Amino acid sequence: MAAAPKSRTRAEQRAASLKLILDTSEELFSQLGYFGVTIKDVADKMGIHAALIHYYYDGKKALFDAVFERRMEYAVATRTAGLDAYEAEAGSRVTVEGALRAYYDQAFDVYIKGDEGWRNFGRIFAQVNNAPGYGAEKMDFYFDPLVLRLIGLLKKALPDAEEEDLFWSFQFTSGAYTLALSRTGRIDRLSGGLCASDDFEAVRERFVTFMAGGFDALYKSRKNAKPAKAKKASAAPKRKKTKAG
Amino acid sequence: MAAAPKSRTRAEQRAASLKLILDTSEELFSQLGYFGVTIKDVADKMGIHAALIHYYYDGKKALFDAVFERRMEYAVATRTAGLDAYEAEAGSRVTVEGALRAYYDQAFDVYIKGDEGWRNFGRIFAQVNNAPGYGAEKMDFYFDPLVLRLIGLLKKALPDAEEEDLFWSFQFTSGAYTLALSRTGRIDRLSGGLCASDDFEAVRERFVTFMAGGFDALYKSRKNAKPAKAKKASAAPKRKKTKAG
DNA sequence: ATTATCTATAGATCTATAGATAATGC
DNA sequence: ATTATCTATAGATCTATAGATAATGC
Repeated sequence: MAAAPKSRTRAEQRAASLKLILDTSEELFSQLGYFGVTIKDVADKMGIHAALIHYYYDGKKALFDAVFERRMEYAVATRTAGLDAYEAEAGSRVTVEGALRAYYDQAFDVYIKGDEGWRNFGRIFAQVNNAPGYGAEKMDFYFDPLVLRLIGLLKKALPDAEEEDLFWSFQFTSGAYTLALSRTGRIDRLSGGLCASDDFEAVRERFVTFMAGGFDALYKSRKNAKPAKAKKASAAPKRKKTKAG
Repeated sequence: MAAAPKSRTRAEQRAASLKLILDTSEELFSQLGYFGVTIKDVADKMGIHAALIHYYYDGKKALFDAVFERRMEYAVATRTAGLDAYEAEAGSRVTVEGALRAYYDQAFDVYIKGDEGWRNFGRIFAQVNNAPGYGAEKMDFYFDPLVLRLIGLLKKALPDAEEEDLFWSFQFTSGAYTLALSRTGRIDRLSGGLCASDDFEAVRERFVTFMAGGFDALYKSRKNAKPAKAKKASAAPKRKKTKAG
């Protein structure tokens, strides 16, 4: 990759270098995380000199952000489109499963049909979503509006649900999604090869069914605990106080 | 902390230093991960010289392993006890919710009642469980036997369930658990302060209900899809081929 | 003339070890 | 005498920049 092949226009050359830098760092970051990768690792893997990466990106943080943001716009657009379509189609007849499907089935498509780069990005996404502090702002910035839209739909599907329950249920769903994107290989070993963590089709086939069942079960358990009467701030779970972190 | 306070026996002094080293690195690792922390960071935070850490631990990897393993024995014992008790109590009348409760309610207790160190450990556990490659062996070694026992119970509760579905359902559950341990603060911001990711009581109050609902829903969707007849390797999800990682 | 890439290097860390010093223990 | 802790330091990286070289573009 060192020697510039054939004759390319500068714009092409630049674009190719940028893409290769992003692809390579995406792969390395996905395996070892932000702190586990040095700019030199990326340059060495590409066969170029580290100084070139500094020429294009202003330091490691900027490189990581560029890797992350390259795919974010599309990821957000995908979910937005899913929600738009579902809202138009369902009108006021929203269901938990329908809303979750609108949000997540689109999401898995990218990892099924996309290239290896997307799957690498999935691991980075999982790192960021799972890390306290680091990168959290990005997650908030890009996804909060979408998630709040999804929660809005879920409220329509379960109008008398406790709001806390919806948020916690979403967090459970998000955690399951995150581990799926990590593809740690654990399920492969645990199941003796019956399941493969790279098998996103298997995940998509089951994910929303499982989560919708979870939302419903939590919802129903509340209704049963509280005889009719609907809403009421009852039984507020005692908040724990912790020395931050 | 530098100057040795009062007179302490050597054994005490050694134990105190070891504990402080482990506690301090646990806290730092929990925030920044393995690669985000240097031995010098730990030493500086403790107010000792980095050489002392090398005196006790043979390098950073050994330190990290020590941090991780310090709490593992107890974590495993806790779950083992939960499963033992449930098996004795339920006999052949095993339910999904019962089995999950035996496994997870114990697990959350430690994070509710334990000290800040346990909650820091939880974040490290989440990192390891969520990372492809790194530390995976440890997870397999310590937890696979327990998880397989849990899966065995779930098979009793749902005797004609597809095995893949049980493994995937467990993975979803494990992912939700992992994100809960990370306490990223995202749910706090998303919910406008209604929920707090430090609030493990709120998690425990909802977790098993949600997951049991998920297991059941996936199980039922299969039964409905296949009229009677029970098991059958039908509809094997096409395995995806990926260039490894 | 401008842009892409490389060479060389300064300055900052980091890990790990050897060896000195200061305590405790018998 | 033994153990805990510190000082000093070698050797290896890493980040980031200045400045040289080699291409493309008008």
